[in-house]
Amino acid sequence: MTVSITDVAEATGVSASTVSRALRGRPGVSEEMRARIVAAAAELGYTASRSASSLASGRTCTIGVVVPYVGRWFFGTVLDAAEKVFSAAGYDVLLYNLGSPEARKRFFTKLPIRKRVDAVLSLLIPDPEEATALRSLDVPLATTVGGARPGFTVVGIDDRGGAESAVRHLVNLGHRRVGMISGASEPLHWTTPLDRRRGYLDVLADAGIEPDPALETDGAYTVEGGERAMSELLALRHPPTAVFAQSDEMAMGALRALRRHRLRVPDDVSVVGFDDHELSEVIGLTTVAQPVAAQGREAARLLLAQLDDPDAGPADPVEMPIRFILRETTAPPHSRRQR
Amino acid sequence: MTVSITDVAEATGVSASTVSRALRGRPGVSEEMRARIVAAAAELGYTASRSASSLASGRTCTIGVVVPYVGRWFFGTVLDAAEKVFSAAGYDVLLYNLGSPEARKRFFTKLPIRKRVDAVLSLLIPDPEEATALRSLDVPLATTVGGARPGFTVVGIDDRGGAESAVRHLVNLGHRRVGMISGASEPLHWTTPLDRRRGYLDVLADAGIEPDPALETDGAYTVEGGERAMSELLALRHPPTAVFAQSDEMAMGALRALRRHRLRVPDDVSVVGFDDHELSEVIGLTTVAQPVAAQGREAARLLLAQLDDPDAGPADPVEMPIRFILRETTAPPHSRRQR
DNA sequence: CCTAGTTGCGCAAGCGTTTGCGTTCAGATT
DNA sequence: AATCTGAACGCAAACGCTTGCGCAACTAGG
Repeated sequence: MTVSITDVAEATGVSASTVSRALRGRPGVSEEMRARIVAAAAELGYTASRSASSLASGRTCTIGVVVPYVGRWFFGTVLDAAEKVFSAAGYDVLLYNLGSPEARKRFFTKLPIRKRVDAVLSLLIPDPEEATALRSLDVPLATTVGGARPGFTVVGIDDRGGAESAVRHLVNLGHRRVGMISGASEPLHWTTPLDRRRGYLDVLADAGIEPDPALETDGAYTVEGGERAMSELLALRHPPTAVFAQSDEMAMGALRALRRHRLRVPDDVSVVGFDDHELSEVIGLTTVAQPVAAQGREAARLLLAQLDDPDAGPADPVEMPIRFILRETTAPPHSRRQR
Repeated sequence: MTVSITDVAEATGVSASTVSRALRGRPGVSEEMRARIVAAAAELGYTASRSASSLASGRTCTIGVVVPYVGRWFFGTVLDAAEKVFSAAGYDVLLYNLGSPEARKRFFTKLPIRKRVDAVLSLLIPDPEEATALRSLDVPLATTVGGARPGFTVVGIDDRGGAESAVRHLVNLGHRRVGMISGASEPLHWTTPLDRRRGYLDVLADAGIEPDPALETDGAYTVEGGERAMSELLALRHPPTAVFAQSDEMAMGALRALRRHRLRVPDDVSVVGFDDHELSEVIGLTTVAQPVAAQGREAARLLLAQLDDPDAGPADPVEMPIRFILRETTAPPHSRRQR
C-alpha cells in the first residue's frame, strides 16, 4: 500500500502532526527530531498526498495555465518558460488547452479549475464574461498578450510600436503600396490585431499614403491563412510591393504563396513579419522580435509574487521590449530594375 | 465563502450523500430528485472540490504528462492532441516540463506526481531507473516515441523503415556520398536516433556503398545543431552530395548552413528530413512524415482504455504509419551539370 | 394479507493532511 | 524554592467529499 503520514510517524515514534511540521520546515520541531523524521520519510518513500494536504490547508500548490493552442510555437514557448518558473517554486501546472470553441465554452461554464488552483495564467484573452468567471475563482490572475483587464496582471509588448517599426521600415525603403496580412477579429476582445493595425495605419498616415482597404486581408494567424491572404493580394489589379504580416507564421505563408507565383523575395515583393519565430532566422525573415519566453517567465514571476504576498492586488502592467530585426526578405521596391 | 456540498444538500433538503450521487450520475437517486439537485447546484454555482473527492475516492481524474520541451513543435503537437482526448474524457492534465537535467532529476527523485494522477503519459523516454520510478506510482503508463519498456503502453513509428525510405530515395537519385545528421546518444536509452541510423546503414549496405564515419555528424535535434553539423560536413575533403537529417529541424539548420555557404539546394546538395514539421511544407523540404498528433491521440486513448478497464495491462505496442513526402530539396547529384 | 424484492434515501465512517490549542518539561528568573 | 517562559510535541477537530450499510416505503407475487 501507499505509505501515509502515520506510517512515518510510527516509524519515528512521534505523532503525525510532528511529522507534518518537520517535513514542511515548520517551527516547533527540534533539529534532531526533524532529521530523524526526514530520514524515515526518505526510507519509506513517503510523499504527502496532495489531495489531503490541500483539503486540509486550502492551498493546492498548483497553477492553472489556460492556452488556446499548446501546439503553436508562441504558446508553447510561453508555457515552457512559465512552467519552469512555477515548478522551480514548487508549483505544479494544470494545463487547459482551449483550442476549440466547445472546449473553451465547456471550460468556462464548468470551471473545472475551481478549487483546484492557487492562481491562473491565461495565455488567451478572456472575453468579459470569461474574465468574470475567472475572477470568481478568487485567485491571482495573469495574462500575457494584450488587453488590460481589471483584476489581471498583464505582461505584453507594444504591439502598435512594433507594427510601426515594421511598416516604417518598408516605407523608408520606398514602398508606397504596402499590404497587411492580419488576424481578424476571430476571438473578440483580443486587441493585438487591432493594435498592430493601428501601427500600420499610423505610419501610412505619417508618410502621406492613403490607406487602401483592399490591401488589408485576413490570414487568421496561421501559415495557411497567410498563404491565402497573400494570394488574394497578388490577385489585385495593383498588388502591393511590400507586405506586413502580423505574425511570422502568416509571413511564412505569404512567402510560400509568393514562391508559388514565381515571385522573388525581396526583389519583387518585400515581406516583414512579427514575433521572431524560432524558424524565422532560418528562412531569413525580416521581422519584429518580441521576447516570448521572457514574457512567460515574467508573468509567472509576478503571479508567484502575488501568491507570496497575500492581499497584494495584481501587479502593474509590464511592457517587454521589442526589437526590429533586419534580415533578407525586404528591399526597395523593384530593386531588380534599379540595380 | 465557497459553496460546499452541504450547502446544496440543505438547499434541496436532502443529505450530502444524495447530492454526491445525483451529481455524479450514480444510481440510487430518483430522476426527479436528481433534477432538483442539479438545478440547485447550478444555481449556487457549486463545483465539487477535487481535493476532497479524490481524497475520499482515491481517484484524481488527472493525468500526468511529462515532456522534455513543451516549446518544441513535436512535443507541443503531441501534447495538444493528447490533452484534447483527456479533457474530453473529463480528465485534467498535469504538465511536467523536464527540459533541464536538474528539473528531470528533481522530478524523478521527488516524484511530485505521486498520488496526484491516475495515469502518466511520458513524452520522454525514461531510462531504466526513471521507468522504475514511474512504475512505482502504480498507475497505467504510456509513452510515445520508441523504446519498448515493460509496463508501458507505447505508440510509435517505424523509425528504421522511415529512415530507409528517405535514404533510399537519395540513393535512387544517384547519390553515393550521403551524409547523415543525427541526434546522438544525449538522452541515453532513447532509441530513435539508433533506429534511424540503422535504416541509413541498411540502405547504404544494400546499395553496396561503404559507410564513411566522417559523414555521420551530430545535430542534437535542433536547428542550430543541424546548421553546425552541416558546416562540418561541408568542411570535409569530400563533402556529401546529399544529406539525411534525422529531424526536420536539423534539416532546416542544414539548409541554412548551405545558404550561408552559397550552395544551392537541391542543385548542389540534396537534403531530406524526418518528421514533416508544420513548416516543412512551407520551405519545400522533402521528408518522411509521421502522424504526430495522431500518436498523441492514440496514446491518450489507450491510456483511457486502461483506466476504464481496471486490471487490464498495458496495450500492445502500436505502430503508426509513416509516409515519404517528395518536395523540392532533393534531386540527382550535380543536376546542374547534367541538365 | 404476508413475504420478498426493489427503490430512494440517510448515517456515519473514513480518506490523509493541517493546525489551533493544550500539555509537558527543562531551564531561566526572581 | 516557587514561578515564569519557551520549546517540543501530542490531541483532536476540521477540510469536503465518497460509499458501504441500514432502514423505510413501496411494488409485486403467491
